[in-house]
Amino acid sequence: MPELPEVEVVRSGLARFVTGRTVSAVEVLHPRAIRRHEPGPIDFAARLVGRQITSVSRRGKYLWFVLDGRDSAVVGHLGMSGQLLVRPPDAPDEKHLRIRVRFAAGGRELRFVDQRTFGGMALDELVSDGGGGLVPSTVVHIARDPLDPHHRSADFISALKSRRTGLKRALLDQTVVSGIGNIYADEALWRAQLHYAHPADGLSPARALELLGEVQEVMSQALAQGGTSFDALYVNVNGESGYFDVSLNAYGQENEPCPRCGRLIVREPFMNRSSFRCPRCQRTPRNARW
DNA sequence: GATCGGCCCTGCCCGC
DNA sequence: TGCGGGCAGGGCCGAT
Repeated sequence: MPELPEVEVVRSGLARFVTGRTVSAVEVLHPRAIRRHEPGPIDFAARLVGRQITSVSRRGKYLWFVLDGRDSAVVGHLGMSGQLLVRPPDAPDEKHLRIRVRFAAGGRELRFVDQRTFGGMALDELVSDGGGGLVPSTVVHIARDPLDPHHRSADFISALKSRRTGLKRALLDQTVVSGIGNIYADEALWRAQLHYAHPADGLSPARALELLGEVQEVMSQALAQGGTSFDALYVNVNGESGYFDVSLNAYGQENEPCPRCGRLIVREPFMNRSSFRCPRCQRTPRNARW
């Protein structure tokens, strides 16, 4: 389940491999992988061949390959199970290989592998991000992520203040802050000792800042360790898993003692998925917003 | 406009 | 052994 630290690990690995390379062939093996590219797979391939990749950028869980001319980019999202792999051309195809990209100089190829097909790629135009940079038009509504050097804590605090919902819903809302998924939301809330249903607009600026600090810390730690890995679905461009799961405190720890107080971590249904919390450290607020 | 719930999709796991 | 149902979850879209 790739989240921001995992996507950043993938982005940096890809940047080293694809920057300066020219696309020579594109093969779309599953149409759903490019469903957001409305003109379809033939158009997708035709418009990529011959283009040079000049850089690889990221915002939240979206990453994109900037093409020569700096007017367009290939936007990718890993979804729940996507992998962007750099493979020798003679390596056997992965079972869930969806897109293959070959380069003019030959050598290793780029493969988009995705078991559950929640991820995908699309060609998109680059537009101003309002701060002197360029982002794909489909990403412009996404807030800056907590690891972005231009991320402003004041924006995060005011975004929380404007939401009439619970804290976790707000954290998962990519227009409030991007890059946070279920895992890091639970971990950051555990660290900040906040219940997921605490009203987002009821958090003081100081507590909001504290929560943001916990988000940044847990993500930085995961990034330093190569990202979180729960199964073989998340891997870097070389197919290697991260190791951060050994240090998770709440997520996936149902019936395990809370590392802080010893009470057993509980799992509760939340937004058609699960939330993990310590019932003592993260007490249910009276004015909870579920 | 803001918020919320349903859906997409596949593989694994568990119970019957 | 085999089948069916539940679960995992990011983002989009329609309903409220």
